[in-house]
Amino acid sequence: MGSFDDISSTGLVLGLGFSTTADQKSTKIAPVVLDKGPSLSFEPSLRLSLSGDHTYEKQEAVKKVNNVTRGPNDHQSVDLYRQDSAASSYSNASVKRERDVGSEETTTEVERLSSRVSDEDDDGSNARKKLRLTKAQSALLEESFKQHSTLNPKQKQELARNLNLRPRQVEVWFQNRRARTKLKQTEVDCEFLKKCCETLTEENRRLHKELQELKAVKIAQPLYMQLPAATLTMCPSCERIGGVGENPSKNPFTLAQKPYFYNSFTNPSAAC
DNA sequence: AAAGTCAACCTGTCTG
DNA sequence: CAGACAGGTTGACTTT
Repeated sequence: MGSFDDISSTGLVLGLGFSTTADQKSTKIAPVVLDKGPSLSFEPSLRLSLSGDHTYEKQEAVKKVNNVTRGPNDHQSVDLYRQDSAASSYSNASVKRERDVGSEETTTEVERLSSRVSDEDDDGSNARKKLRLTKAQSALLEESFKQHSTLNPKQKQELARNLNLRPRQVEVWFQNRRARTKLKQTEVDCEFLKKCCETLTEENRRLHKELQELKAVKIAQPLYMQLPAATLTMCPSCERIGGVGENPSKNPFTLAQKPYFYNSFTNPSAAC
């Protein structure tokens, strides 16, 4: 990470903005992200992390490859239903019953749930089995997600048909995928803010030290004390010393302007 | 066995 | 009001 002066020269502004990730260009998701300005150069973690999806996807792809390439006897239970996406119709009813039984379920709720799963429970088994999408299915879904992170009904139907899944499954996959994208972006933003905080803390420490040194110089400088008070001004905010209407370069007591980034919240003085 | 992953689900909110 | 979505949760399954 570069020095703070590197940062300050970029005019860094911390704030809420919009993500620049390609995945989110066409989405309604507007996660909290940092608007870093045009020339931010100190935040390697952000750059590395913004494309985290790819890392994630790679891991997933590897996992799925491992699953696929595993011997047929190794994980029979997995392969049995994971390829049955057309009939990936393991029952959800049992799960819902688990949750609903014992609670103050109403008849209408039960009816609603029953009707919702009635077309899925076609094998008569109530055992909840977890569907794992095949590598090809995941790849196609990801490809589709890159194009548009939300689906209209027509797209959903078509994708479901292509994938041999139910439209509801496609819908759920997209919902979960959006949620994961947002979560990752939040983590990236959190990392970025942490680094900003560390940098600012360090700069604050440095400025305090500099201030102490300046105060020591002030005390040890008799000429300074002899100057008329009206000719010197000190910004109450940043405590920089400046003359009135004079060339700063000729004033031995004027500190050179530093390219600190301007923050109207922490730097209320217009002179700064 | 604990931790992680993720499909499926529920609920509340928003929008046309 | 129906449908879409976000956010949160559950539980089957996998990985460590």
